[in-house]
Amino acid sequence: MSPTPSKPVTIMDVASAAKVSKSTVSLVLQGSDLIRDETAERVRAAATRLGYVYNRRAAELRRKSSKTIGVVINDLMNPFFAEVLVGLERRLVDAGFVVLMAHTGESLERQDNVLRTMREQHAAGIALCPALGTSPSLAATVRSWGIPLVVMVRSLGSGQFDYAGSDNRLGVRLAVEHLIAAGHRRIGFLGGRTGPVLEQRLRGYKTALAAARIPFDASLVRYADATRDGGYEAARALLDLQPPVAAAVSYNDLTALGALSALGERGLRAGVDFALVGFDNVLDAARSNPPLTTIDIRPSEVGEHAAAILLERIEEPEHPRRQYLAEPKLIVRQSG
Amino acid sequence: MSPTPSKPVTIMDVASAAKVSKSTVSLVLQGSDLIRDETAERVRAAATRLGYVYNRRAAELRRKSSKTIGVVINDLMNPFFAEVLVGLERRLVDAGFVVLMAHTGESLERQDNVLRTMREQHAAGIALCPALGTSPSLAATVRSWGIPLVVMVRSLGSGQFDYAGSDNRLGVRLAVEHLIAAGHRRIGFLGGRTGPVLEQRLRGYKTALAAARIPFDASLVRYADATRDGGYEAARALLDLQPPVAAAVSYNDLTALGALSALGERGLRAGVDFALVGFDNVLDAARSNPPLTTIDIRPSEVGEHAAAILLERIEEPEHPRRQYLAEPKLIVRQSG
DNA sequence: CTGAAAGCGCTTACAG
DNA sequence: CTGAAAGCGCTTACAG
Repeated sequence: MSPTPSKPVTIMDVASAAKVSKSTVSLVLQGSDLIRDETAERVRAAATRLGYVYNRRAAELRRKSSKTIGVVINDLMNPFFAEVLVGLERRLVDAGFVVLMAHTGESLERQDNVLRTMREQHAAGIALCPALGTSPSLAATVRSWGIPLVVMVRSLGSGQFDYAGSDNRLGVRLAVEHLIAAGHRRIGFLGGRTGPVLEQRLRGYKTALAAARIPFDASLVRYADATRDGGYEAARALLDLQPPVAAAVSYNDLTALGALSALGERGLRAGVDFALVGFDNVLDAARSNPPLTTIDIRPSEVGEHAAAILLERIEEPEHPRRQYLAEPKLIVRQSG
Repeated sequence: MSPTPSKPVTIMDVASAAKVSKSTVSLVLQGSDLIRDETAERVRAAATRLGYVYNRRAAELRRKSSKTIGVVINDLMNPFFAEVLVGLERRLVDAGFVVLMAHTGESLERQDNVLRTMREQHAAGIALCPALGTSPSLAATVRSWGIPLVVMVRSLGSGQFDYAGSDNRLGVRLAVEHLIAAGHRRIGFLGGRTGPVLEQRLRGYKTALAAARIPFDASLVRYADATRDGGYEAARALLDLQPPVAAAVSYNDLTALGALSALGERGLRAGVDFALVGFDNVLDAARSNPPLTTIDIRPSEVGEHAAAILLERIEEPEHPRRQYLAEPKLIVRQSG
């Protein structure tokens, strides 16, 4: 209505327009059934006529509550995290919350800052994908603030806190077993440089090897950034090895996609000259060239479960620790 | 300190601990130089000792200001938008703002809801990537709320509002000219189904064709969702044409990536059997199989400029309309 | 330089 | 069923 809302209308304005007290307006706005229908209707009419807009922050200040959830993501450039975020956001919005989103880009300093800001903003809860190198004590710190917390993807320390992630060890084990079943014995591991996820996936790799009585060969593990470039470099390094290696599991789909690029560059076809399996099953994996065999952990479900766990924690602060561990499933496509 | 902060400490507590009035505490917290150093120090010491945490929302209510920016993204599954978001968020956070993020997934209903919520949350500004099918009047509606707005990527209507995007027409023209220069005359257009971006890119396609006196052939335009799957389907349809087509521009990198998958499936090598050029230059494009020739519009810079424009609008509400149009650059890689 | 007072826009007992 | 009053945690003139 008003092109320049110079004087924002408050419940006081609505009250006088509807000839009731502001308490009555407040009650109507909250859908209370304490107010006679006729009165409520008059109030609502006045509100829309005046172009009233509810000031949620004022209400929250008074009520000492908050419908804001802080979400901190470490790497949105990785489609895996984007998918997690989408699942998380959807669930949170559906539950009537609003998402305060922050991206750390793996910067611990940024992470500290955004966490502090979320605290000042009175977040009702925080969902955190910790940046690499995050101190395990961070979770305890956030909890000491009195803010419900769910850690996502990268577990922090000894697992005393709510967590949503995947069974990384089992996942990679499935991947390696698949390769072994196809007759491979020299199997590379591509990408990843540090962090709990890498440790878990590497453990799965070693476990599967050991179960097949294949000796662990450290030169087959090519550490690299968990990016496309990292996967590309790792794959090139692996391909330079003698005797040649013809199979690898990848730290994640992103590095696998980079590896696919390296394979193509050398004229090698994944799935015929080289067997490659990824991890995550991001959307990209189904339409890569060639489509990627991978371990499916349904990324968006990880986000949805994180949201559900956080919401439950907000409801019942004293409930024992909850955890969601996505069950990994092998998806066989063309690459390996 | 306190494991369960039962009674949140306020400036009143700090004030009495430091034996000053709460006004003084407030001033110190704001870094005012009206307060003697010694006093300020005493206040700060008391604040940290008591574990005081600033309640920004209370301050904003009183001050009638807000450091919150609403960001609505239509499709985070497209890495292009993820990159835009990262650039935008970085810039906003650096300027001391906090990001209220919402994902619409192209749902107009969700978009209406989140916009309304952001208004109730008193957002200081809104950055909007409109969902497909958004009414051009939406921008005017948001502005009528008195909230600064910047539209991103998909322009809305006649361009009366602040906008950050790219020169889509020129971009595709460059792509098509590149293909024509390589000797191609039958050039497909892959993916996209509707929306302003498609219109602009299609216009660039037709312009380039016309300039080279190549008649427009509607059967070479394969509409499809702007996803990997869409690109895959579009490419298959194009490849089924007779006489065969050996070149195409793609609606965006995402559809191009899907097309690469379709090509591979038929044993065709992009860059030798078929020339393909994408649009956006997302991170993926540099490490696809093969690396994608594309039109670079530096996605994260689009986000950064959107943030800058919005911040400027917040500073100077009456300033004439601002616009950022990324200048497209052809990046020649292996695919075409 | 610092304090007392009013007020941001709401909610919530408490009366009636 | 509805109104008057207090208060959420801050900031900001206004005195002194």
